[in-house]
Amino acid sequence: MLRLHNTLSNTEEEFRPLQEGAVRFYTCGPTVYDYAHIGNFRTFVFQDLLRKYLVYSKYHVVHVMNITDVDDKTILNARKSGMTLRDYTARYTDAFLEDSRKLRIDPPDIMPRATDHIPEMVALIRSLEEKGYTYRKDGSIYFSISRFPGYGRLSKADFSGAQAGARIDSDKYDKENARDFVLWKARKEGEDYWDTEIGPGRPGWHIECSAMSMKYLGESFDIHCGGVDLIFPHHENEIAQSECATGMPFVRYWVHPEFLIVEGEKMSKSLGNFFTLRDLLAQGHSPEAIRYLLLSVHYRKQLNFTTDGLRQAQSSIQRLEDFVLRMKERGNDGEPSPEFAAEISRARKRFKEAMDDDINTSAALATVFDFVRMVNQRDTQSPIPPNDAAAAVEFLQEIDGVLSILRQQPELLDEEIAKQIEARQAARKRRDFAEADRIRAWLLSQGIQLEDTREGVRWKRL
RNA sequence: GGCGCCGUACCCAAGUGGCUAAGGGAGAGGUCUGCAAAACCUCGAUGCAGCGGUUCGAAUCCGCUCGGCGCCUCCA
Repeated sequence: MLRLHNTLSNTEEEFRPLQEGAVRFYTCGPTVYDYAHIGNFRTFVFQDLLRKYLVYSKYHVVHVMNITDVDDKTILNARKSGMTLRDYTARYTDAFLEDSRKLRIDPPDIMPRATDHIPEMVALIRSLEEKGYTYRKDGSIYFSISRFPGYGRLSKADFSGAQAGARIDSDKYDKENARDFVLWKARKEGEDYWDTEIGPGRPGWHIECSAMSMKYLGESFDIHCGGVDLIFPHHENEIAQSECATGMPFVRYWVHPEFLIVEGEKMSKSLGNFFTLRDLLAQGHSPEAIRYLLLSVHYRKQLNFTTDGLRQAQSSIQRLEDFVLRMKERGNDGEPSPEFAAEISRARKRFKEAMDDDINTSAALATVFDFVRMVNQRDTQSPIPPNDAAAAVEFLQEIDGVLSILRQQPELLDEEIAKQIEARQAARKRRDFAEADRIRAWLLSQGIQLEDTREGVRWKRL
């Protein structure tokens, strides 16, 4: 059974969904004001992994991820680029989906955009107004945290004394309490706005997640995921809004992946260590290596993202790919021997145990490498027969359905490449090694590495 | 100032009270090979930042010290 660390209780809990066999899963998606950076993708890769593991564990999963397409930054950037908000955010939404695809992140089942759900947000705000949780000031509507006793439960902060001791915060929104947050922002000159029954303006950031998650997943749902930085204030505020509006517990399990740092320092544009996925791919790193590095460290631990780490990740993946390649050569017929099938069951069990333990990816990867070494050892003693080899490949692919780190190598070579390999073999046969070496070097320059083995020549793409 | 995380071999990284401290990368040795590379196998910390303490027993619990990082404001 899966155990997950729940931020609400600050402990690991057994995961039991509200409805047996089904998981209602919400993840905070990107604000589409620019290309997503590698830190964003740590969180998104983790969420994808969690989702895939839930599916692997036979749950029916409904995954909702929002797109925040209206906020200060999107409005500002759209205006700077002379585009409409809609066109501008559509461009970066597409870019985000394309980047996600490269990292083998599955698209969510439902991907609602904030601007498509203004009526739902307005309804939620009205309901909060009717229940007396809000106040208005200059056309904006604020949520008063002092009226929600549970405020601070998620972030473990005590706000009960905040009012008395709070400095009068004379910021632009004129809140009663410094921690109060805006549900609806009054229309400002030159900014996008919506004419609604609660007045002209635009939604605050927090309300969109409450409105959209509850619309698609119900007033109570199972898992809500987002980076640690969202615990406060974003998720704290979501709980306040949602629970005050519905009187129901909002989310059962809050799961928060830690931050990523780059080369030992916080990623920031001023330090010059700020990378988008596109930057890294342009530098020649493979998406698989990036994904591997992102998920090789437990999600609740800070991850130090380095070029050396990427290099190591690439080598680690290579080991697994070489294994699959070698086993595939053995052919594919028949059922595995009972003994080998038992080895696979054992490996699968160990993999699940690691993943069940709060998604312990480091330990899970270790079980995969253990399996590979075990098979290789046997293979060294006496060659693995085709039936067992095929089962081994199938098992690795099963695991990769969760991890998604193995490249799908094209099975076929270009004709030209195939010809050259043959030509080299011929040259070797007539002991024209100069020619053979020339061809080998040429192939390498084409990204094809040859391995001369007892069984013959093998190629692989680098 | 308040809250929190981390420090395990050359590098990355599991393990959080009890068998020989996972796994990967790099390195060394071996197998194979025309050579080379690749691949595969083998090896690798008597010790877990330091110092004290609790315990029959600690990397794992407690205290102190040193070092690194994060959050408390927009942020994945």
